[in-house]
Amino acid sequence: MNFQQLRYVREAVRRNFNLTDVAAALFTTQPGVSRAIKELEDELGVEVFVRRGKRLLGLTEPGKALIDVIGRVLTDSRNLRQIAQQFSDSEQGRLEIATTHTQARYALQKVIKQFMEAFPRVRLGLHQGTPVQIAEMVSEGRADIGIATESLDKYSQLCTFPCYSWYHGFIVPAGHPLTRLEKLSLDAVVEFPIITYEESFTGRSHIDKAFAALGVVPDVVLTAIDADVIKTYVELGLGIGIIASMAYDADKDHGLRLLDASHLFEANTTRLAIRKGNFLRGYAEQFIRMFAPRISAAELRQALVAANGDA
Amino acid sequence: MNFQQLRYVREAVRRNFNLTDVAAALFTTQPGVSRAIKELEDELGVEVFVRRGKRLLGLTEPGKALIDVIGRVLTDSRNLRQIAQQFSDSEQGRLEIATTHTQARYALQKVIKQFMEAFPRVRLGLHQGTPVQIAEMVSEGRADIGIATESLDKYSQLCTFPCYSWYHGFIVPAGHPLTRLEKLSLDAVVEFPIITYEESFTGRSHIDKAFAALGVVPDVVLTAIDADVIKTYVELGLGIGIIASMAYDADKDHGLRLLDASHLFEANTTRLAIRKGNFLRGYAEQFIRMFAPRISAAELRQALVAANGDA
DNA sequence: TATCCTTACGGAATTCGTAAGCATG
DNA sequence: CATGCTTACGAATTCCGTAAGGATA
Repeated sequence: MNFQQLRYVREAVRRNFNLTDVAAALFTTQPGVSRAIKELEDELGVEVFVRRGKRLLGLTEPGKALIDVIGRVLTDSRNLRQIAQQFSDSEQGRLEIATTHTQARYALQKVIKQFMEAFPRVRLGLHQGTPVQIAEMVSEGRADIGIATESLDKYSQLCTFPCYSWYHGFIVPAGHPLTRLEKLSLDAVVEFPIITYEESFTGRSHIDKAFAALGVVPDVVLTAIDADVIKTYVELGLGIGIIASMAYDADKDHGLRLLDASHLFEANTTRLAIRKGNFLRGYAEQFIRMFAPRISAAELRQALVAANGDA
Repeated sequence: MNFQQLRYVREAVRRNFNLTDVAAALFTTQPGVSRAIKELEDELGVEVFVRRGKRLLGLTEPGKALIDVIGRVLTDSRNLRQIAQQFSDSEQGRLEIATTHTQARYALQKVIKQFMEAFPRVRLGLHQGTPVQIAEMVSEGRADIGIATESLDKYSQLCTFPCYSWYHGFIVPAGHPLTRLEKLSLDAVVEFPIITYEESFTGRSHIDKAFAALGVVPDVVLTAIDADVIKTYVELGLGIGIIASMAYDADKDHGLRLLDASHLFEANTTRLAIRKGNFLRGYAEQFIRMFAPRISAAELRQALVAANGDA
């Protein structure tokens, strides 16, 4: 039994049991993967994969029993490397952050600048994706830290922490009739075409919920992943925008006005996710501390020790 | 990084950093061990062991941080084999039980007979030792199950369950003056020389505690590890014995009488220990069920999933 | 001086890539 | 007939044991 064999098995599960893909993903050849897996099965005395003819279709019962432990072994082998690096040069390494456009562009700006100044020898990777992709990246160990407002708490392998709360706001062209209202109401805004985030992005669920609760159907004419796109079309006069209020910059967004909507939509809580059982480099803990000081070191450690359940 | 290297490191810690011993224990040569460890250190970029000149003295700071994770990796690799075997032939394998003489000779008799009939193709290993040795055997994975009355709950890596309670009794030659007493008291027995278990064996602590509470000092003239030895000397008239009452057999021990002492000494609880994070073969669970039906399957599973803390 | 670790060397075993073969949808 | 796994072969690498060397208590 060796780590390579285990790595191939894990990757096969991830790549839908296509060994050609596995080989490509791990920079090796397909026959090598095929053989290594067979050797492991021989040594263990059980078939790990269900085969029909020459294709792999899924995990056998023993395979299902083994796969979680295999995952833990591989996580730990990675942890060993991380721990060692932490001692050999605690200020050098990589930090992979998976997040959404909104967080990357607005919430993380300051922290990332600060972090890069504090740890100039750490290479930062900023990976954008949907909240679901972010959760998967962290689950699979491709990212160390995930940051998003949605979806993260649906993965049992992840440990999530609330970081900060924020509200949506309406964004309208300067001089728009809504700017003359004392206090915004949903009834007033449904008169206008609306431009906002795509589903499952940046608190979109709270927006839908608020309208649904009132029984009104907003006329969402355009959706986008990021506030920049939304602002562009609001500026063109195609509708009024609903965006995270932090995405409005009074200096840069001359032609636009932000209208408070904190009384209309539920607060959104942006969460940070790490994988249970993953060792975090010292600078990764520092990053978390910079971004969300309210997460205590003790909380963090506890989450990391917690094993992923199996068998 | 490979399993062999990790195995050498773990064994080095266990064998007090003597690589010659490590090589002997793992059936290989000392230069091989030396090299493998150095290769691992090279790959990780940190020294795992503190060296003075050419001797290893202990773990470095990084070494201390790594050692628990290394242990978990090795435990899991063993688990993988066990899980696979469980499927390839669920009725064949080995079961190593570490226990004391008393348990092996009296309490386990019936269960072991029953187990061997139920699982004829499982090889049983019965390892005797002191309670401390038993705890260590289970901690190190050399035994699957440990059974003893003392010491087991002092090891954080172990998970222990109460199995059954029992009392000490006095054992005297037939016709001894004490047999004429209605009810035994400690005051009465201190008049006689006493033969009983060695310290830290078979509830000896409770015996000492009872005498100490009364402020009397018993005249312990002989101590032994097992009841058979104690009975032998009681029969020779060298004193009265205190043994676990289950060790008295009215049929075989003709010349001896057992006197109830359940009102004099605290009850003893025999416990069963397994290592946290260790996969148990199906028949091992069955053994536990036979020996201590009151331990629920759920309790057992939960203990096994619980990880050993690190970092 | 005995113990214990390191270095050097060479044979054995393992690993891994290329090329060809064969089953399946 | 394209996709995807297996088998066969050979080169490169890794592994591991023996023998000799050097440091320490």
